[in-house]
Amino acid sequence: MGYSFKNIEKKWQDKWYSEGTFYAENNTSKKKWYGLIEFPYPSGQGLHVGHPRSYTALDIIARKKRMEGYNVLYPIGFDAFGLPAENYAIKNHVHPKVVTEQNIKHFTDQLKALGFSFDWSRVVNTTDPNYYKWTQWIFVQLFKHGLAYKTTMPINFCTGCKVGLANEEVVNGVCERCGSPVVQKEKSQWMLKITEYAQRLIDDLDEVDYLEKIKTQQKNWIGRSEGAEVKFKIVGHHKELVVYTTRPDTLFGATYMVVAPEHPIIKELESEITNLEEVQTYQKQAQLKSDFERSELNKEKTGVEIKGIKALNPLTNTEIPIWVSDYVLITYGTGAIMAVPSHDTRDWEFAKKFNLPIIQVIESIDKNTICDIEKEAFTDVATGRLINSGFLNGLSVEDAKKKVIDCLEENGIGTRKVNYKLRDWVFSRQRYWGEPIPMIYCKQCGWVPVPEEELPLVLPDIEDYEPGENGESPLAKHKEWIKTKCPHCGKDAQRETDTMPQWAGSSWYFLRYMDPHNTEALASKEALNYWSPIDWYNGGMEHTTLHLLYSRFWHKFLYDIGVVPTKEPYAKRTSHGMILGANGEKMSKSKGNVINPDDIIEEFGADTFRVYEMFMGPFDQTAPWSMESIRGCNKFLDRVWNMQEFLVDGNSYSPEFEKMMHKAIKKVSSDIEEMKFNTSVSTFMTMTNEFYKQKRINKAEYSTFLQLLNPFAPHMTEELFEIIGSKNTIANTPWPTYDESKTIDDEIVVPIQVNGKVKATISITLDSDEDLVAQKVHENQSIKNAVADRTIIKEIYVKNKIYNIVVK
RNA sequence: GCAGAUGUGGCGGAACUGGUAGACGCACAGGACUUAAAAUCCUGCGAGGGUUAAACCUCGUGCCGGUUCGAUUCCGGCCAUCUGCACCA
Repeated sequence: MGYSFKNIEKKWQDKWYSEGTFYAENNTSKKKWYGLIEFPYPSGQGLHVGHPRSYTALDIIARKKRMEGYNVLYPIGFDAFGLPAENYAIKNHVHPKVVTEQNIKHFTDQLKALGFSFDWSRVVNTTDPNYYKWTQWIFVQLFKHGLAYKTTMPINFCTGCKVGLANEEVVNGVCERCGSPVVQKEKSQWMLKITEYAQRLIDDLDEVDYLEKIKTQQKNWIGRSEGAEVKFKIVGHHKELVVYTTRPDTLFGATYMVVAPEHPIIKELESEITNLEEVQTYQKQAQLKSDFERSELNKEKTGVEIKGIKALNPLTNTEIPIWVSDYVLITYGTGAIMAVPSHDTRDWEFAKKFNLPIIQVIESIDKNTICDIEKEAFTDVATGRLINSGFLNGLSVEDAKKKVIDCLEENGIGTRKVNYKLRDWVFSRQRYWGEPIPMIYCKQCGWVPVPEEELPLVLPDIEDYEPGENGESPLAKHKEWIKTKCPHCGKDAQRETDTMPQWAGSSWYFLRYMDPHNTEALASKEALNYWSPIDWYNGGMEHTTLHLLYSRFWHKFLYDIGVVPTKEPYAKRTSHGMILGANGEKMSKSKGNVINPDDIIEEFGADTFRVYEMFMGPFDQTAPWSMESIRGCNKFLDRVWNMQEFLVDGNSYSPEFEKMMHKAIKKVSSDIEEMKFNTSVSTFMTMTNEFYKQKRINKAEYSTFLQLLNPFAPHMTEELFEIIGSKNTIANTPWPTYDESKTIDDEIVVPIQVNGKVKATISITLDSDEDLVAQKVHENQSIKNAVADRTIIKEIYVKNKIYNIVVK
C-alpha cells in the first residue's frame, strides 16, 4: 500500500482553501498570534529552495499556535517592484508589469504546492496602486515632517550604458552588463533622515526579543561613537578646519591633517594652494574610483600634500601640513581628520609612506606590552598613559579624554560630540519600475507634495521604459506626464521623475496584512491595535542592516505621528541560514548547482521537502543541499505511512511507551519554540523506530504522533488521521499536552569517572542517597580495578549526574 | 581592513545550566525476503591497539595554552572557512 502524495497533497490543499481553515479573522475577542516571513521578490527563476526553509519554519510555528488556540495571522505577499524585472523587460522587450504578473502567478502556484498555511485572502502586492497609494502617503508624511529632503549625492554611472547603476551592478569597478568603467556622478537625490532616529534605533533594541547577533550587528551598523569635534586654525587665515576624533587625548601627537578629496575647503582656499593642479588631479582620480576600489583590501595609501596652506595644532601651536587622501571619507564625521600616526594604524601607514613625523604621546604602563611606534602604531587604550602631552601627562586615556575635552570647550576650540556611522537613506532611483515619488517642483513654491486625495500617483503605463541619457529616469522622457500644475499656487510645475527604491514597499507591508482591503487608511485603527506588534518575524541575516533597520525607522515615524500603536514593529526576530548547493557553494546558475523546488515536489512531494529542509541542519546556520539526505526523509515518511499496519485496538500502553510519548510531546513542543526543528525530526524518527520494534501502536498513540508531526508534514498526517477514523482535521484539534511526572525516569544510569575519565556506569534510583551511591560505586569491579594501588584524594558526586573519584 | 558567524566520524549533524562525545539521518558492510534486482525489514559502523570472540587499553570535537575533580561547552592567543560592508578616524 504505497503513499500517493500527488493526489493526497492536492486533496488537502484544496480542502484547507475551500474550508478557509487558515483564514485569520479580525476578531478582537480572540487571543492573536501574528507570524511573519519576508515576502518574496517574484523573480523570473521562480521560488528558490531557500524560501521554503523560512516559510516552513514559521508555518510549523503558526500551525502549532493555531492548535494551541490562537487566532493566527500568517500572511504572504509579493515585493514586486525592482531592478531584475526592469532589466529583464529591457532585454526581452516585455513590459515589467507583464513579467511581474507572470512571476507572481508562478510563485503563487509554487507556494500553494508546498502547503503553507497562509491566509490567501490577504495577499499584498507592492506594485498594486491600491497598495503603493499608502507607500506614497507615508513618503508625503515624511516630507511634511521634515524627514525627506533633496541633496546632491554621487551615483554609480556606467560610461557605456549611460545609466545609473546600483552597487550590486558594479563588479570590480566596471558595469556588470557591458564591462565599461563606472564613475561617480553627482545627482540630486531624495534622502530620508534615518539618522535622526539613530539613537532610538539603538535604545529600543532593549525592548525587543531579537537574536543577540542581530542586535549586535544593528548596533555596529548604526555605530555610535563618543568623541570631540576640534577646530584647527588655518595659518594666516580666518578659516578653520573642523575634525571629528574619538581620541582627543592624542591631540598632542597630531602631526598632520587629512581631508577627503571631496572636502569643500580645497575649493574655498583654491587661490592659496601652490600645487593646485596636482591636488585637482588627485581629486579626479578619486572620483573615478568606485566604492569597491576605495575599500579594496590591503590597499596602498595614496595622497597629496596640499601645499601653500598649513594648519595649527591648537594645543602645541605647531604648524602641521594638510594632506588630501581617499582613506578619509566625506560621508563620515566632518570629512577631515587630525592624524596621529603614533596611535592610529591607518595614520601610521600613511605617515610611514610619506615620511611624516610620528610623535609618541602614549606609553604602556604594562611592561609586557610591546610599544614600539617605529614598528607599529600603539592603539591599546586600556594600558595607555599619556606622555609628551603637557597638562595631560601621567593620565590614563580615559581621564585624558575628559580633561582635554573640558579644556577644548573652555577655550572654544572644540566640543563633545556623539557621532554615528549610519548615513541618511538615499531614496531616489532613476528607474521606471518603482513607486513614483509623489512630489511636484514649482519654481515659486519649491517642492510640493501631490495632494493626498490625488494618491495614488499611478506609474504611467508607458512603452518606453528604457533609461534615458545621462542617468535620467525613464519617466523624464514623458513630457506629458511631467507637466502639471503646482498644487499650491496653481502655476505650471513639474513632477519628480525618480521612483522609490525597492526597500520602500517592504518597509511597511506587515501593516497592510492586518487590513489589506482598506480604502480609507493603510489599515484600520482596530486592526492595527489588535494585530500589533508582530509576534515573530523570521528572515535572512542579509536583511539585518538594511530592510530591518529601514522598516523599524518607518514604523517609529508612524508611531510618532499616531498611525501605529507600538514603538517597534517586531516583538521577536530570528534568522535562517542560507541553503548552499551540494558542493557547499552558494547556488547560482553559473555554478550549475541550482536545485529547482518544482523538481523536488514532483519527485518526493511537499511533505518530504518540508521535513528535509527542517532536518538538514540547525535552522540558523548555512546547510548544503543533499539529494541522498532528502531520500532518507522520504523513507522516513513512508515508514510513518506504513505504520498504519501496526494499528491495534484498545489500551496498549506499556509504561515505557507512555513515557516515550510524554517525553516526545515535551521535546517537540519546546524544540518548535526554539526553532530546533532538526532535533524534532530526529525525535520523530526515533519514535518511529520504536514503533517498528514493537510492531504495535494504538489509536491514541498514533493520533498523538500524527498531531506532533502535522506541522512538519501536514498532508500525509491529515490523510492518516482521516484513515484511522478521526472526524476532525488535525488543524482543528488541540495541541497534545504532557504530564511532567511522566517525562522523568525513576531508574537512571550514572557514569563513574576516575580522574575525569569514565570507567563504569551504575544504575540507581532517582534522587538516591549519596552514601548509597558511594557504596554502589565502590562495589563496582571496574572501579575497584581502576583505583587499586592508588590513593583516593577526593570523591565528587553531582546528584543524579556523575560520580568522580580523584586518585594519585 | 572592519563587522557578524562557523569549525565535532567518510558526509549532514546531536550533546540540557561545565558532567558517559558521536543521538538521528546518509553512505558503507553483512543478513532476511526474492528466480533475480529494486523496494522493504533486521544487524553492525570514530581511529589505533588487543582478543578465537569478548573484556580491556590509548587517542579523539580546527591549532596552542589556561581555569576545573571534569571542557565540544568557560577564558586568552592563533589558523581556516562563510556572509555582509561604508578604510568610520
